[in-house]
Amino acid sequence: MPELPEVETTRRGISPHIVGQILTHTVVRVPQLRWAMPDLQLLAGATLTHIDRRAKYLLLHMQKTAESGQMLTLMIHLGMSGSLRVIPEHTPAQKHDHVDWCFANGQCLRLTDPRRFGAVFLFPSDEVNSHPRLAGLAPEPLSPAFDVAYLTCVLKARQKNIKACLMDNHLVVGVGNIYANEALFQANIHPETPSGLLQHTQITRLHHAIQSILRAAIDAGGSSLRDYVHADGSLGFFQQQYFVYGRKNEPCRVCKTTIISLTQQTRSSFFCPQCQAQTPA
DNA sequence: AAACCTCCCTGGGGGC
DNA sequence: TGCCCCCAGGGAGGTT
Repeated sequence: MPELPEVETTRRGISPHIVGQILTHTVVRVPQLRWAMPDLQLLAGATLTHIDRRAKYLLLHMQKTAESGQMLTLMIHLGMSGSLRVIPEHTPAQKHDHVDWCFANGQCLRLTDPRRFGAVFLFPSDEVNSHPRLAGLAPEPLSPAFDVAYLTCVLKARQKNIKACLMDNHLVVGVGNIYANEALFQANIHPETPSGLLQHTQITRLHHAIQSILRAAIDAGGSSLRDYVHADGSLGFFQQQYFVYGRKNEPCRVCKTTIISLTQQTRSSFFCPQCQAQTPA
């Protein structure tokens, strides 16, 4: 599913084709994804000035008219199966193609989402920083604010296991179930370790693992479910490189020990009991 | 406040 | 072969 690297890959993939273009009209084929669709006709005639990303949200900033300078932000979350592609206008829509944003250059940004966990928001751009979906989020994991001191501070203050901490958007953003499992493996940390018991060296390794895994996945063009598609339509390929995710009962790629799975906070965790030995109490 | 659970949705895969 | 059931996922919102 799209985690931070896939969203960033999408941002980079679509931007060159539509930034600077005037949006002529929008075609909406479903009344709602996760929530009711906002009135996207408000964007007719607006110019897409730039595209940002915050956590797993894409932020498309639109200037309503040159005279007024009024800015609107179209915010898109891809959920677990969403994808965005730039295609020629009038390309026939498939079953799960829910929204088209059509631009004056004949290109069309198409949102596809079979499982409909995605979401679309529209609001004045000056509300970005205070928007309820964005205001409480942790710092960007690849920004200077996300340093070892920050991670130490938030982990020491919590009472839950480290896997749950990595999945908590108030502490870390952009890391979903796949990369949480992979980061803990790379850092040799058992997923059930209480975050407050982590040693400084472990937190340092975890911090490095989170950043290096996200960077590697961005460099690789993002990983995916089977149905994830790049902005240009080619398939992602980083999923070939998983060390533990989805590998229950398979041998560890490092030590050959059998990978174990367990359920934490209703999510599947995978780990190597040898490489990620339980921290002594 | 923090931790934990439930729910939204659909396609794919396993079991029979 | 076909059908049914369960599972996967992010994160909002509720409960404890």
